[in-house]
Amino acid sequence: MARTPAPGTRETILTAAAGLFYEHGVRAVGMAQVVEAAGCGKNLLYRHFPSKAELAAAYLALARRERERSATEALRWASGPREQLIALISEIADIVRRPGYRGCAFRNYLTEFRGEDDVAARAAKAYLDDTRAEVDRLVGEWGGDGLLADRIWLIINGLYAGPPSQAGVAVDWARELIEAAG
Amino acid sequence: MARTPAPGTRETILTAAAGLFYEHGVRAVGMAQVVEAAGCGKNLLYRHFPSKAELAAAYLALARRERERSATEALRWASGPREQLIALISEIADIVRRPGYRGCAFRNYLTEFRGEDDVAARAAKAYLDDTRAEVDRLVGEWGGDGLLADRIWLIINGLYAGPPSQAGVAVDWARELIEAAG
DNA sequence: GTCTATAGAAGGATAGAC
DNA sequence: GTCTATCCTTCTATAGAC
Repeated sequence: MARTPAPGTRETILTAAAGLFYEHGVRAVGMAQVVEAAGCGKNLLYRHFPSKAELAAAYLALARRERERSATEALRWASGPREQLIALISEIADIVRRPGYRGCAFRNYLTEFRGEDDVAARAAKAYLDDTRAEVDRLVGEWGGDGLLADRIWLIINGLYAGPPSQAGVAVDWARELIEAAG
Repeated sequence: MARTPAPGTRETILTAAAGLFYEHGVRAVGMAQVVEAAGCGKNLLYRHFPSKAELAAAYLALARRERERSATEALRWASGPREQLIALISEIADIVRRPGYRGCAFRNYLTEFRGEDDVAARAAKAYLDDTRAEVDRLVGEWGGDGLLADRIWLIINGLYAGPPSQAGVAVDWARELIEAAG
């Protein structure tokens, strides 16, 4: 019998790549570094991910799964749409304050590969569009208008871009806005 | 006789490099592309800019000069600090709405070279720190508190990151905040 | 022995630097 | 233009599990 393939190899490689891509940027990290960090051979890497572009796309897909898991968890104890919106924003603030925070993975990718339209870039844009749509939906569910949704989205964008020390300001402001509009 | 050096060569090269760096990113653009766009020889490029890192630093220095010229011009007809703050923000909004807008050059560089600490990265950080300090100064000049300055900075960060369609929302909101605090 | 894994060299393109 | 280094990718050689 042949040697049985190690289970979870794809996840190991993807986790290693995701860590490097997020920390240093996709362009800054070479495939050799990914191989070294994953502790596997180049053959295995290219077996699971035929190209760096597909590895980058898988990285963003993983980042999206993690974000959705984290957001779902945060919205678990929020009763109504207003509480959910506040919970979503303070969950983002928690991420921004986390040590090792390097910005939003999707916005970072679109900055690194601006103007390109590969699979990963479309995935990044789709995530941002979907998140924006979810903000619109939550605001609309309790009768908030488009202006409020725009302002919330502005705060979210500023929250991702700004220094962690400003995360509290963003959360408090969003809560104030949302409660005042009720 | 030796050929007399063409005047303005450095500016020509830097302008070409700046356009490419801003549009596609510093990492995405090779020195060969810069040479081709500038229409000069490679040795001339390296005579004026000994390395790509120094060319990138010069690009950010040029971007800063342009921003300061543009901001000074915008603040020309603003009478007090509150009007100046509003003028500053709507000047940023004008840039965001301009076709070919690709984000803030300094924030983009820090995203592309995150974690690095070369001359260009320090210049980018210095620009952001100085701009933030100017916001603090303008807010403080008419008795605004730190919270208002934080919120203005949040709006500015969101303005740079967000879609151009939201620029008007940011300006109107900032104006509302500033006038209400008076 | 057979299959899969890793390690490393090779190929081809492109990068920065002179 | 050239030189060297590095990047992504492929391929070869070898070791290890079945």
